[in-house]
Amino acid sequence: MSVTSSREMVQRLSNYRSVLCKLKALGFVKVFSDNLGDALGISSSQVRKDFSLFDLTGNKKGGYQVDDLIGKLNVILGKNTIQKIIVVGCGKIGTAMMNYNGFSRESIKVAAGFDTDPTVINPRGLIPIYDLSDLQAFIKKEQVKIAIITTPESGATRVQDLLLESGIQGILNFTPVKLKGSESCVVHNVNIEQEIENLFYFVNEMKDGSPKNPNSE
Amino acid sequence: MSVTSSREMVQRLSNYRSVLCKLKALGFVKVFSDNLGDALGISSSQVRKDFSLFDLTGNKKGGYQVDDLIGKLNVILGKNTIQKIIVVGCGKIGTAMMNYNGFSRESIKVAAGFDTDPTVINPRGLIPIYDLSDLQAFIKKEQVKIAIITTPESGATRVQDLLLESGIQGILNFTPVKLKGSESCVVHNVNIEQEIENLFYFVNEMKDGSPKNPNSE
DNA sequence: TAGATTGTTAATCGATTAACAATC
DNA sequence: TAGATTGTTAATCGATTAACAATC
Repeated sequence: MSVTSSREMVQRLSNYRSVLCKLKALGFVKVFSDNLGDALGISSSQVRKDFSLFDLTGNKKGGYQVDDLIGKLNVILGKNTIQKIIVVGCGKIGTAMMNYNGFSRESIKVAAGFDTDPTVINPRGLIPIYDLSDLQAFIKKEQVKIAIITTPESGATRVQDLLLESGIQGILNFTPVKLKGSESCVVHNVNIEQEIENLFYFVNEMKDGSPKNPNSE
Repeated sequence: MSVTSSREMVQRLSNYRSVLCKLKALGFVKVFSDNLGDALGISSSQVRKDFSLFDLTGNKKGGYQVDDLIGKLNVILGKNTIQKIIVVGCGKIGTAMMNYNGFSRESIKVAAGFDTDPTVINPRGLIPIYDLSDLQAFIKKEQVKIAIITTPESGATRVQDLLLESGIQGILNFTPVKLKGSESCVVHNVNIEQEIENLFYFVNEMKDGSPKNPNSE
């Protein structure tokens, strides 16, 4: 166990799980590496390789048991317990995150929001919103591991400092500031402007008559 | 010109530009590949390699001219013209996108929003919101190239079909449905649940006593 | 049994890094 | 000139794919 795994690999594990759940809903009991590869647009070799790295075994000739795979992937991805997260910065994007429906389905629960603006603070809401000064105490008391940062750009690094001090281990950062990860904390930066910029690059490149890299995700 | 470029590469070009603008603001006139590498946490070899692929030349011994680099990167990344985009799905996340301040700075302009809910439609707003039935006519008339999809999950594929028919060439998809790109349209999927799931995996892995892959972004 | 599929090893591919000649 | 930095080529690294023996 405990494999050195890249981000792409974990992404694929998530995708396998997602497809398998759909197949299960359709009544599938077993599945072949070929099926999964087709569904995700990757090679069957990759599927088998990934599985073997995580000791997800099948039967020669018989393929893989859907239920069994989902169960094991749930353990690997930690989907069996509810994962608490907090949202720091309750502006438009932050509020959207707090009310995001998709989370519950994936056993993710937003435990609280934090902001500095007194007019948005509301400790009695369905999801309470506290003052930023309560952030560190909350994290420690509730043992929160993961935070989403949706503050204005100017607040990003200060908030990261606060989070690191309180022992947060994972950050999803939506501000345009590129935050750096460390030994004790993984950071994923989602830079929306840059995503758009990136798309425009490929679109313009296509126009030049060189249809390159039409890759997804 | 016209280099085969991966997504990571374009991401780096964006990052170079961003750092260079900051350096310029600090009064830098020239910069070495070493400086840029340090700033972005990559090797100086990589910086020089990237630059040489895009004919961004410097002077042996003298480094690179900041102004010159920014100018050339602006051309490569298409930052000299305002880039029109539209937002399909004006719920919480969609509205946040429409009002996102970061866009103007990057010369990105949201030309319109689209939705099916009559109560949110407002063709006279600062950024007009039209009925989804007006989508295709608008795209053709305004020659929009790029769209953000922020509909509920159930609407994602239908909207993609509409967009492709109208000739959209780039899509930034925030729904949990994984949309596939094609020859004529590049798709970037941002799956928020999956980002969180991914973070939890690494956090749990750390706990296991194997501090792997603490990489950013 | 014959056919099909896994699990794993070897080959390939692409991207990053190291090294160094050119040269300012 | 001596020292430093680019630009490019070669070496390395990691991830993906192909191939195939094992076997159900």
